[in-house]
Amino acid sequence: MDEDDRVSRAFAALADPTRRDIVGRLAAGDATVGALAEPYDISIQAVSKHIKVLADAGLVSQRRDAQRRPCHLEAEVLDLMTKWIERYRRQAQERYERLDAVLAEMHDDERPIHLPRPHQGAAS
Amino acid sequence: MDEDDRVSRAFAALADPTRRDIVGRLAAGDATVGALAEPYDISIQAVSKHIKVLADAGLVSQRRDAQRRPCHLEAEVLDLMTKWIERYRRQAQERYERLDAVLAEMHDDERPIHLPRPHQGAAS
DNA sequence: TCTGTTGTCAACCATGTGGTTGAGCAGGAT
DNA sequence: ATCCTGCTCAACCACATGGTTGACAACAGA
Repeated sequence: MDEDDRVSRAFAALADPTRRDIVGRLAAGDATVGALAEPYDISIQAVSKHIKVLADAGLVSQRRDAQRRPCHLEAEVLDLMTKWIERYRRQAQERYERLDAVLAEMHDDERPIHLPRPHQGAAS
Repeated sequence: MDEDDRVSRAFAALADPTRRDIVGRLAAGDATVGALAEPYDISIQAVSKHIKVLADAGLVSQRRDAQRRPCHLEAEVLDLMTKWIERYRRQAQERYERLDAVLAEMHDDERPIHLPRPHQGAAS
């Protein structure tokens, strides 16, 4: 499974509120499928499927303890996600600050807002 | 739209590789729908729909410039996402470190790995 | 006014997703 | 051996999603 796919699965996994809630509870400590299912009024099979999605995304691992399958939160993928997000957030932020500087520098020039913005050859 | 829903939409939006790529390119600067669509070999309508998803998630805004609809990356929601992730990642991390400390403290005691782990009353 | 450019809307299709119920497996407990 | 518990698998259903094509709205320029 390549990196991009892992990121996709991770974001898709956390797009569901029930799964986010499960992750939140697992952050406080490992728990069995049954214990995790208890607060929701959906079937235990549905919760099992949610956990499978989280596991396939690498966000959760399950060990074996007799009939029980305790779930454990794996934080690594969370790191992957923040790294992805922060990379672009920071880039946008920096660009914004640079723009601010440009605007400040030409504060007495009456150019309209349309800055050059050179983009790869298409359009216009 | 409530907060949880916004987070859901944001994660769902970034679960698609094409949309992540679009966000990545927008981080470098605003761009029109046509310019954004150019590298992909899907229809421009498909790209337009992707942008709509990003806009509904609050990740992108569009202004109007004649026929063109230049897209702009809105970084706030990215912040929301990292906050959500980091909260639980940190919590899991701390728990892990605490567990390490406990294990270190009882290094000459031969207790099995099954720590008490008090969880809300269900199961076992 | 007519034409070309840019983008959205609508309808449709295939596939994926979250839920259900029912069956069944693995492994204590009696 | 038998039963109960904890969980997963399989089949099914309704609906969402990503893609298509075709029509058309908005606007610049001839």
